[in-house]
Amino acid sequence: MATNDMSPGARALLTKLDLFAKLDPQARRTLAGLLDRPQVSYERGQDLMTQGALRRDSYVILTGWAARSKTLPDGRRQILSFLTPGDAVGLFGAITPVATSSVTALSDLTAAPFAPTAIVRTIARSPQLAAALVWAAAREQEIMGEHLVSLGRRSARERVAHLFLELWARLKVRGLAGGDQLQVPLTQQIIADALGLSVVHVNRTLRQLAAEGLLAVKRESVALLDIRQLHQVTGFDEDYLMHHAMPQDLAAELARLVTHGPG
Amino acid sequence: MATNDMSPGARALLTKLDLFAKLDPQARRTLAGLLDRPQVSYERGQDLMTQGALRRDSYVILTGWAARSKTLPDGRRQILSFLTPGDAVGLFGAITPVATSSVTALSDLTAAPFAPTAIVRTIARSPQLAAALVWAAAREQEIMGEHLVSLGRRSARERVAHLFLELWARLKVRGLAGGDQLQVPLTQQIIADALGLSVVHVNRTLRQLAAEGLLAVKRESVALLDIRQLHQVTGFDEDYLMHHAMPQDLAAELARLVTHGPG
DNA sequence: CGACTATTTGAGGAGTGTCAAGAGTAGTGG
DNA sequence: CCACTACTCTTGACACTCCTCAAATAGTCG
Repeated sequence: MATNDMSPGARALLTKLDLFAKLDPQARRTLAGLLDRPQVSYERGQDLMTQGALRRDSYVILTGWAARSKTLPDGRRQILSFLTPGDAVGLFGAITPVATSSVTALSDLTAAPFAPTAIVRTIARSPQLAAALVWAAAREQEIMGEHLVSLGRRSARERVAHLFLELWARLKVRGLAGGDQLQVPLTQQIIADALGLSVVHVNRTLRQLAAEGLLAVKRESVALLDIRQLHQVTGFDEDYLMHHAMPQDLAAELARLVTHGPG
Repeated sequence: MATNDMSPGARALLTKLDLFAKLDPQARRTLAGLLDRPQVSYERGQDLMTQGALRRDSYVILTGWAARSKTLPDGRRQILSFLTPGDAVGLFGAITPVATSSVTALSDLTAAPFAPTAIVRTIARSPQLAAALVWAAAREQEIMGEHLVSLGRRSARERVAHLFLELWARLKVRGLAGGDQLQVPLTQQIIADALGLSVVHVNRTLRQLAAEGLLAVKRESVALLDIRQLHQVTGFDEDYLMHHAMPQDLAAELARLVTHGPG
């Protein structure tokens, strides 16, 4: 099955999973079967999923950004992760009946819906796709781990610099950012909620980094002016983003399964 | 296959996965085949896995505690998660050749080793086990998400109280803690590294909570003296620990797969 | 233009970190 | 059984990062 026969949702997910492995026809067929429903649109600020509410559909994001967040009873909010095109919303949604976090559109966005329980069928039908989904889960865990380091052990200055370097690296590898420029629909309040800081302090930190010539923040876009020094400020090392293909031994194991069947 | 025919590693993992679903014979056979190597021992302080080093075996922890952590170039350390019996070390280890975090024994411990690539074969052979592994991954993500909330938005006092309530809930559901007492091999330095605080401040916070009669900290053990008030301090809600079985619809989907095959 | 929303700046304070030193608490070896 | 060593834990004094409150400025969109 050629890429252009697939739905937009399948293509978006495929683009991401291709970072990890070139999916075989069986995997592509399974993927296409999963994502065969018409796409949906959300406006900025709307929830694709609400903390405490019953789960509905899962999605693959096609265009736009979203944030997964948890809110405490007194209103304090922590953003757990940013979701960009190709990322899944509620991939493991079938497992808990009630959502433990919210997913909110940060910009107008479009997404491809799918049934949460479909993930099991998907895993059973294509070992290669199963491995790719495990990879995607592992990658999310890596990113959350690096965020834990930021929140626990990095200064405000380091957190801000690290966030932009991460977003830049994530967008670049999927062709969504070029040069030192990136389009990000993030307000300072959103950055604050992601980094565990107050809006006021985020503002001061951004202005300080700008004054030092490290970056320039414009409305909904950021320019990284001195990437070398930004790396030094944070000790940024993009290994955790897992922008590389499957290791040899895993590929060999998979090939054996595909050839001889799972038995 | 009866439980007592299995290796200790398979039994430990099974005990954990049973929180989610009663595994069928096919799943149990697959699990037993995965964990058929002799167990290994580590002393307190030793690494089961070292950040920056090539990956070796993966493990299921049988007895004792471990911590997964990342260390910055200047020595600052952040603990990402605590691992207790039944938890897996490097479950997704086959996917990245180099370890992005360390796993260190917090007490003397024993573990059952397995080949990292075996996870793929496991997924292909038993859809039920695959679903259980996805559940385990989703649960880890939930716990990390709650830790992000702690580090980003909770005060020292709230973080400490929340940590002990979490550990207590996790141990109790596996029968490793009774009453209001829990055995934890945690020094104040380790608690500090987990909560993103300094040792000094952890000490002050613990003493304050003790002075208020909320908990009593003894050498390697903690007593939660006023659980109701501890819940109030933190707004603790254990839903995120996913101590419940598989939802109906997912169970139905799985049953269909097991009966009619993945085709 | 008017109503919002987002950004920016100032002043003062609370929460945590750092540095330093003393007191417990094992474990080790003579 | 007692010194000796190495961790831990505890406490005090002080500094600093970051937060809160408040208000002005700048964008954005109907």
